Amino acid sequence: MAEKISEFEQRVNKLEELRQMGVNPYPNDFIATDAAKKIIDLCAGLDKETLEAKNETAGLAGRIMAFRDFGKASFLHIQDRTGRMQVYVRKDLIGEDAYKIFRNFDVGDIIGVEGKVFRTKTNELTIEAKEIRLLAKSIQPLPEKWHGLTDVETRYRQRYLDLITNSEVKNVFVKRTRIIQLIREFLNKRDFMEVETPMMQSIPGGAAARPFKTHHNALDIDLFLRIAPELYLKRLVIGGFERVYEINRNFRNEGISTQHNPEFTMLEFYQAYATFEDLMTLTEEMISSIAMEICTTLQIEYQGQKIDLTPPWPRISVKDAILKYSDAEEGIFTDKKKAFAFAKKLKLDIPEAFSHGKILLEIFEKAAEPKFIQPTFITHYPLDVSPLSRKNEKDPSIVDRFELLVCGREIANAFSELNDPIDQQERFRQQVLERAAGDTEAHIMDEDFVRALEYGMPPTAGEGIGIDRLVMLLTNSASIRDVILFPQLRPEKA
RNA sequence: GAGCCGCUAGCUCAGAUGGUAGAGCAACGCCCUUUUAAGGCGUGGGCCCCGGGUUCGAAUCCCGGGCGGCUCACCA
Repeated sequence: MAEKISEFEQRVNKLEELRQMGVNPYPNDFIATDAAKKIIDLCAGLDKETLEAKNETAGLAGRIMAFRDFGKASFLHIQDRTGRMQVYVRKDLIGEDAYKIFRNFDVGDIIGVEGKVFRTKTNELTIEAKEIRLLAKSIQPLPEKWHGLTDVETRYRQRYLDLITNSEVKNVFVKRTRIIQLIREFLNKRDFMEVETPMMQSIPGGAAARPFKTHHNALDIDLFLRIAPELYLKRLVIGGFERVYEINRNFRNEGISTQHNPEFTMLEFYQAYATFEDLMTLTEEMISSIAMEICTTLQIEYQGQKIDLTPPWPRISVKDAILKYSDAEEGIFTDKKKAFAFAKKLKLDIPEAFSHGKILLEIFEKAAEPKFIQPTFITHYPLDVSPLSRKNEKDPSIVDRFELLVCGREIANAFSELNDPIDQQERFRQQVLERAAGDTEAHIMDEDFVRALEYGMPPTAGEGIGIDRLVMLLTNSASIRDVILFPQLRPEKA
């Protein structure tokens, strides 16, 4: 007999019935002695008869994912953090009263099971329940077993449902965690030290971006969520921590897209007495070794494109890349007017205030950047778009910097650090002028950082790697939201 | 911010040209002790995203709004 009430109400009623039968629907005294994978591994080589003879027992806890009821017996699948296991429940084995209680269990409930491990007719490893207990009643129905949860909005808003239902989603986040672990291992092995620097800064520096603003009441000052840890990490190099890194969140108050989330995870590391060229080699080693571990191959596929991560990766300067992928003439690199005219030809909308270097960068991004599908180091960026980078010894209009591009996207950004305090101060001044001219992303003067440099920073190279984008690449994820557990969305109710 | 697309039962989806809402799974009742998308018989379930408008009549057409996706612009 069906009632004119929702499934939610039906389950709440079951909760009451269970309580009336003397069952606590939310106990916390069950001890799971085993995990699904442990039992699967343990019994891997054992056939039906051998297993029967061993008389192996197991205790498992997990969520009911499937329920097949035969009246006086039932099959369930339960899922724990390690995998799935079938459970066979017989009325004559657990007893009349227990079976009556068991009939109130639903898909989605968390249960504990103890019993003998055996193989069914179809050879599936199964626990024959001697005891079965409710550990947490679920009063919300789970998505359907066959199609699962596909609605993208629900998947992001109720990520727990996505994780319960979609094992491939769970797998992406397992890989994400593993990738970060591997990065730590890689850097620790090379004598880098992990540190934490301020997320709340009074001068948001280290990148060209718009910050989030907040306020500290007791100090009565405005603070900004950091857009990068760079200037603090370099202060630490000055302090004598010659190899430091930080893996943590940056916040940028900008648009949201498949490649941008307002908060995102960044690795930044600094190595004294190294150059940007050393970091290219290090980057090849780090990313290829991680890819090998995560993907078990260096020939990976990203969104239908075949990518070969086998090092070494080609290196090409911004200038050579522009010359190679457009019909630009040499003149644009020395004559701002020519650069401006060429940018117009590429249908780029360049404001008058743009510096020569900025125009060249725009040209590069439009004409050349999308061409670099295979991993490539783009080197020697224009000086005025790199206010924290060291000038090239031979050509002072460019800096010793590289970006790593894969699939036309920036994965890493690195440079030999500017450690001349006078030069740094001048670069900041230039940024301040650009800000005054309307560039809201230009740097703010950081006097304390300049003072720190005045004490002397060893020659150093530093690099930033966008972890989310690296994870996207290595898990073949199309959107950054697929590699961030809780991506930023508008509130459901405005 | 602009353009395109989507929003119908708990989930996955149908609902030409306007006629008052359907399926599968899930749920509920009965049968069933080796099933695995178990099976059989039966039953209930809907603010059709929200608000206006047109019409005798709107899930459907028009206008406005919300949320999401994709593309573009900005960025990492």
